[in-house]
Amino acid sequence: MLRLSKKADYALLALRHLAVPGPRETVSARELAESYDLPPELLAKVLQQLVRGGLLVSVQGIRGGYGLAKAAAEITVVDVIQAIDGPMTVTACSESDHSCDQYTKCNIRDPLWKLKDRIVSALAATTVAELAEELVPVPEAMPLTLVRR
Amino acid sequence: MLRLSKKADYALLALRHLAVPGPRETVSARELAESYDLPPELLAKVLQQLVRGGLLVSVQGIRGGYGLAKAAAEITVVDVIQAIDGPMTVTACSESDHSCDQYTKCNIRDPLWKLKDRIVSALAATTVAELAEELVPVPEAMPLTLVRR
DNA sequence: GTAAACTGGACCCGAACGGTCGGACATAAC
DNA sequence: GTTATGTCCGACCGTTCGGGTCCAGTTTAC
Repeated sequence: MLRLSKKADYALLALRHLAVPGPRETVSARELAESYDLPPELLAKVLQQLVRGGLLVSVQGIRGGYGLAKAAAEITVVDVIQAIDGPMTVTACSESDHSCDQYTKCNIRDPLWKLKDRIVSALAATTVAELAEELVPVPEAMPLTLVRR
Repeated sequence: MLRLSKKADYALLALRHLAVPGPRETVSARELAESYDLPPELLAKVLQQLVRGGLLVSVQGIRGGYGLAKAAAEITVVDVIQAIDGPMTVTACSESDHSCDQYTKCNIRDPLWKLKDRIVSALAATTVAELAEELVPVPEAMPLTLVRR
């Protein structure tokens, strides 16, 4: 359905939070999880993947946490998605991977690859800094009230 | 991973085939399945969904089959995806459906919705007719060697 | 009447995603 | 230096859902 995964959602959420200047430079995984009401361990995993992808830096120890590895304007949405879900592929087969059974008979590869490129361009044109420009404030010490959606 | 479903792939494949002028006006599901080496029953279901979506017309009976319901230039890639997988949504929640637990705290909805619009535009700008313009011929004699079945 | 085609429903299976657990490690207090 | 604490890190598990199958019913040409 062309939907991005929840992990990618969480990643964007966290990066957006870190892009907004706050009191401290690093934010712990638990803080982030509590701020947005996300499963802490899963978010932690996502953050680790972002570190491996070079988008975040982690600080261990008792005052540790995560911070942006580079300027928010340098991080695009494609970077995030690829760090989480691997290379962006709209179709099962790509230029480098022909692993679909209908490869020889497929008649729509080339146009779909062009479409993919256009989608990637759209995603690459949006940076985390732009996400942070939105008016929505970061949820501060919002007490866990009854958030009945 | 932002990938389109296999059913959508099959749908595009079939529509592309039907968009290319052939000897007959209607093509049976089995013919299509054999031409592209697809599971016949699944393809049949996909074709039925396309009929329900108004993209194909079906002819019952022993000489029956499927044909385009309108000109290939009038059918866009979004139409196909939506006929198969339902409304296009990049995020779990949309303007009309707030069913995600973090709705109130989410800070990236609006920018992501804008992104979705850009993607949809890209998909809407490509028609089945354009897919059919590609040089790849419809498979019939299979010049390429062994065909694993 | 029979064969060939579409229609529609129920059903199964496996991979991938969301989610969870225990251990390793670095910092800070004493 | 030792301990305690709070963090990151990697392996593990359950569940959902898309892909795929089967079958009974209906329609139409020959």
